[in-house]
Amino acid sequence: MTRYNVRETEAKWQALWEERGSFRAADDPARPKYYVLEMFPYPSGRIHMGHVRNYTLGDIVARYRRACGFNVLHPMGWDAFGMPAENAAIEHKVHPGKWTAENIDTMRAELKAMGLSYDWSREISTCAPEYYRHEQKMFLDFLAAGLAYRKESWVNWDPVDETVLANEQVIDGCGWRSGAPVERRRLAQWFLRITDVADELLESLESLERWPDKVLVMQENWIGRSQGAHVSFRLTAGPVEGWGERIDVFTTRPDTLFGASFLAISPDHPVAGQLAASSPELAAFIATCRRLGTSEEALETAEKQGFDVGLTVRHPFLEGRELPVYVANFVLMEYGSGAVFGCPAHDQRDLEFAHKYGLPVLPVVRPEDADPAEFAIADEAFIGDGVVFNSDFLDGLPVAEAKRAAAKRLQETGQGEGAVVYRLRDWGVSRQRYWGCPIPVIHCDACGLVPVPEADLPVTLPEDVRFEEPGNPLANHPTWRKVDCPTCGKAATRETDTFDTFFESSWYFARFCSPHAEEAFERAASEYWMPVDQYIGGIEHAVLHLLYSRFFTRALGRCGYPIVDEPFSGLLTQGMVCHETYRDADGNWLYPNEVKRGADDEMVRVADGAPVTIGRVEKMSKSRKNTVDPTSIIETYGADTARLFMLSDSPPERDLEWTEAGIEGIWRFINRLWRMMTEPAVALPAPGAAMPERFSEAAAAARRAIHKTIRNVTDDLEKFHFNRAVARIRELTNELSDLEGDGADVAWVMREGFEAVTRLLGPMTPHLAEELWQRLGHAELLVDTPWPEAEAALIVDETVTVAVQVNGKLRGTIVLPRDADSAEAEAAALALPAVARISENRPPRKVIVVPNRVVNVVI
RNA sequence: GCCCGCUUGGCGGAACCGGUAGACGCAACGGACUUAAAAUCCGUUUCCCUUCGGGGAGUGGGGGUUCGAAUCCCUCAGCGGGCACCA
Repeated sequence: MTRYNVRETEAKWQALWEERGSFRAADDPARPKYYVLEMFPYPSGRIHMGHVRNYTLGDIVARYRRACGFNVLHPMGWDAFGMPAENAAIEHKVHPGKWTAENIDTMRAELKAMGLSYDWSREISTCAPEYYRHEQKMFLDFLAAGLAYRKESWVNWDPVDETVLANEQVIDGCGWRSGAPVERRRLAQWFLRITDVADELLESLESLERWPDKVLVMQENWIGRSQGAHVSFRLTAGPVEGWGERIDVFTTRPDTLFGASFLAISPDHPVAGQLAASSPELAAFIATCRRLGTSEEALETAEKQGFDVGLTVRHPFLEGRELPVYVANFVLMEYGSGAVFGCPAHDQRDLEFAHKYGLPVLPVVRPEDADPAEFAIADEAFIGDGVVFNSDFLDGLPVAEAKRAAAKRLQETGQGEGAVVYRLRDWGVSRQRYWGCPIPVIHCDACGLVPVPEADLPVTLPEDVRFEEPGNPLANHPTWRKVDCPTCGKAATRETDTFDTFFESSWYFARFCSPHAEEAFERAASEYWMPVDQYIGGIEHAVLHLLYSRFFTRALGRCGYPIVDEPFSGLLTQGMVCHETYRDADGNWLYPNEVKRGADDEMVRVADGAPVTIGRVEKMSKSRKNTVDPTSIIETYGADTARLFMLSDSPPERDLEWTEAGIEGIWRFINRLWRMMTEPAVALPAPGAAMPERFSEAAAAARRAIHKTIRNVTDDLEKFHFNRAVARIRELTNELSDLEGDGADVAWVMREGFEAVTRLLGPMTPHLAEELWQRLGHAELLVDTPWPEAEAALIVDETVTVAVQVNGKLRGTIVLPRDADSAEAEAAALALPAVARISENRPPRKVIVVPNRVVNVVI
């Protein structure tokens, strides 16, 4: 018996595909295109199982579409800028560029060993000047279009990485990469005006029909649109120095304006700062608020506190009503206008604040059926829908109408207007790091901010940098900053901030369409290939990367770049790869290959047989040591085994548990296929041999199974039900191995079945399938063979098994001709002994017949 | 607190639009082959009862709609995710 030689076989076909350029994509407007893309990896060192899953999913889609006749673009590249390269530089004294390049070489080889159908001629790396020069140009265009700007602002400062983080990169008050608690600092930063397109980003979510609902909801929440009104309150004592005489607030409840009893401004509000200059008590209060931080538990436990600044403002509608102004620790400067009016009767937080500071509670909305004379607010604010009262011109209106009426009156009297406010904030793109794309701007004492002239692009990173000192190596560099001002020629300095690495990943997908073009995007290529038809990656990018990319395409479009608005028309978010965790008696984590099953089925340590406790199944991570190295799996079992396991065990969007037993199972299946097809029980006819005139009953049944499987697997692949597709192929395999007989008909059907299985497995286990295809006698490569088609006549059975129920309970089955009429079905059902026994021969009250499915006899 | 999602055998998971629950696999058990083991092959495997013909229960709990519910509705519980001093 010839054993399946995985290593040789996989290497052989990989070399041949490469030699023949099987996966090279050529722009060909005459053919329908399909662009499938997996989120490109950060070159951290070696590939991990998450990559294997991600790229297997992408590859099955790419190979399937290619077989279906699409002109498929399936590229790969490297998200090569980032912190780990700098950390490596600090720890191992290796230049980030060298470290990155070596990692890319390692990982490219690992990916190639997986047999992924990439067009490697389009490979890009974002740390190459040929790549990032385009984004420097984009930035200059954004600057000219007013989409990029610089301002001083409070930033999230990561004290470990010594850099600024975007809000999206702060998770539970800690840096997303370092995990260190984030501090607040005030710095001049570059921003992209993503809020400019907030409404468009929100509204267009509707058009993304092939995105998971979950992701759409997350983006919707993140953008966080609130409809309300701006209300302008005039200070009674006249203007505050350096500010003006009005304080603007945003509210979603203009209908409750008559219930207002105070104004609260943020500690960071300019008016608060101004007043603090002459009030040490206020300054102290503001300092206390700042110290509180933004971590979750700080917010939970923090008491709502206010400081009466001694000012009052006029109510916009009530002559003579004056409201006190507080600085309050719960008002955020970053949202709305940094100030709110308090309506204690209809907002729980305002109510608590009012109780604490003895402010009036004035109910102005009551439930429709409540008696106005008796309706009162005690400890709970009334936030429900109802009727407005005690409110002059709003009296009697329902809440929704009162909101509109109040906004209208505000506008008429010049005291405000209806407004929409977003939670989304502009994207801070400055990072104080070396290993990123330099921001192409020069600071000149005389001219201010001067964009680097296009002719001088790219601004490249200096090679000779030191990482010994903390902070930004670019700022610490002795000469790199020094440059003459392009405008006035005097000595000036370069901007030393680099871009957030999400900048690079916000347009790479479009660069793949024309990766070597002189301009960023070649118009014809972009118009042909974009958008990405199927994008595949982790759910962790549901907001960050996917939202930035959607913004970027729009911003680029405004600047005249040839690019579509929505970059990804289909999105698949795959689940994580998990594994059991193991610990020794001292609680130390152990790698899976450090443990084994011992005598009594207990897990023990390989080294010394010491007992091991099995922990929860968790996401593979280095910290828990529950990782399995893909390369060692591929060396042992081959890429096809790893790929098929990735597909077979769980639906792609769910988490997958990696198990040795599961891998073994797939390995057995692959060897079984090999034996079955290379040593068939009957001698197979030549490829393309004429179909026999007659088939035995068993052979005919097998043919139906073959064609049904083709149809079902095709259907499953279309819907990404890969685990089901694998199950169906296995089912057919079982059926073929049960097919007996040595007639010419059986032999012919056997070949038909083997070929079907081989072709259906092509996208999943490409090397095995290619080898089997050749051994089945085909000269043409399987990758060049079209997807099989099911014969329509064979996927419809002549007879069907119909369930027979009595009062909804299954009592037996009957076999009927397909589409038999109801009377025939009913008669056959009633003739069943079991039906007669249970009904005790009483006539049924009713008989429900669902054709080809069920007959329900109601007694 | 608000918003989403999930809950099916020992395990991963199937089950189309409300129509035979448990496909396919893993694990386990029994058997064949073998001096033995591995590999392979054949069987059994939701639970309970059984006179071996069958019978009963069953998709997180409770209730409802329906001839019929894993699937639809209400409600409770558990798990997971997102957002959150958001005005």
